[in-house]
Amino acid sequence: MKIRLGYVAISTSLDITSSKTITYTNFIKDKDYNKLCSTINNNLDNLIEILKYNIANNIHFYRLTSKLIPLSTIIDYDYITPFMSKYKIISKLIKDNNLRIDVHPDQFNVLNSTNKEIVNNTIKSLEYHYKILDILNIKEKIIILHIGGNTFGKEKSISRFINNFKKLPDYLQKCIAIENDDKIFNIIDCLKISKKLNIPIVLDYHHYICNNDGEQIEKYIIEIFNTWHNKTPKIHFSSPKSNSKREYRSHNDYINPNTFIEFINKIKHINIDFDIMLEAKAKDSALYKLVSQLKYLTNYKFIDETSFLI
DNA sequence: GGTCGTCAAGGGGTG
DNA sequence: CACCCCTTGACGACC
Repeated sequence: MKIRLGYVAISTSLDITSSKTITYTNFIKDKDYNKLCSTINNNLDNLIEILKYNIANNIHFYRLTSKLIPLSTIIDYDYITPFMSKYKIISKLIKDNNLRIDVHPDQFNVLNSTNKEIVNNTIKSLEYHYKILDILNIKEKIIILHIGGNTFGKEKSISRFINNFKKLPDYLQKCIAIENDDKIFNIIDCLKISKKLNIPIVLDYHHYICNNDGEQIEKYIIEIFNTWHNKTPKIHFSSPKSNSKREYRSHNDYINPNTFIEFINKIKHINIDFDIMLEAKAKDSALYKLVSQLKYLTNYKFIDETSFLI
């Protein structure tokens, strides 16, 4: 089975960012749309550079920053047509090099909130992420979402998620994958929701370690992967910042290779290709470090810099 | 040019 | 009800 590794948003090897922002309070002072435009141009140019770098290093799995377009969910403006030529360049890079691109709106997107306004903001944010995936002509559009808050208890919170999900436009429903979180909704909860909505589950292994009811992941992995049907499943992997109670849930700069190998051993009885997104502060450096450690510690057969067979 | 407080967001916990 | 913390990368005011 083939496993491919990826990283999130920022390359530490490049001194550029595709997440340049303008704060709302600052923008409304003089409503400088030229500044907004030049920030978007900067972010898109830098995204092009990052993708070229990924291609040169055989990194084919990558998560876009949610901050690519500043204020996209706060003010109403056209961030598509004025930048079409850049979107086309990015789209071609993705298509020609078979890059796998996804997005993961942050924890402030709460589809099951009891506050209507927050649900509406979440929908706006989902629409923004969809628009970007769409304009980049990405065929397999994946937006990874957490279940959200726990107000009035788990059962009611899951019901709210399901009800609000069903109200979403069809094109958004088709893109959403759910991820188990580190505090409230574990992999069993996600499977329950996935069965009702027929949507894929992204297993976050670190969250599973933080939040489980004693379920063994080796027994559920096939069920989780089956939620992806004919698509390639995704997994999130990270290591705790430290073993202290306060920092255990936080991400470490790097990936613990022994935990990684342990995880692979737990699930290698299945025979399905999948991708692993490394959520480490050191980004692509963490990826390279892990790969060099795996080459030393295991007999995984590396196909290129970021993918291997077991 | 470097440092440090601030910005955005929603939930959850404490007092 | 008021406050504070979590998280994140970058802004922006200041020296």
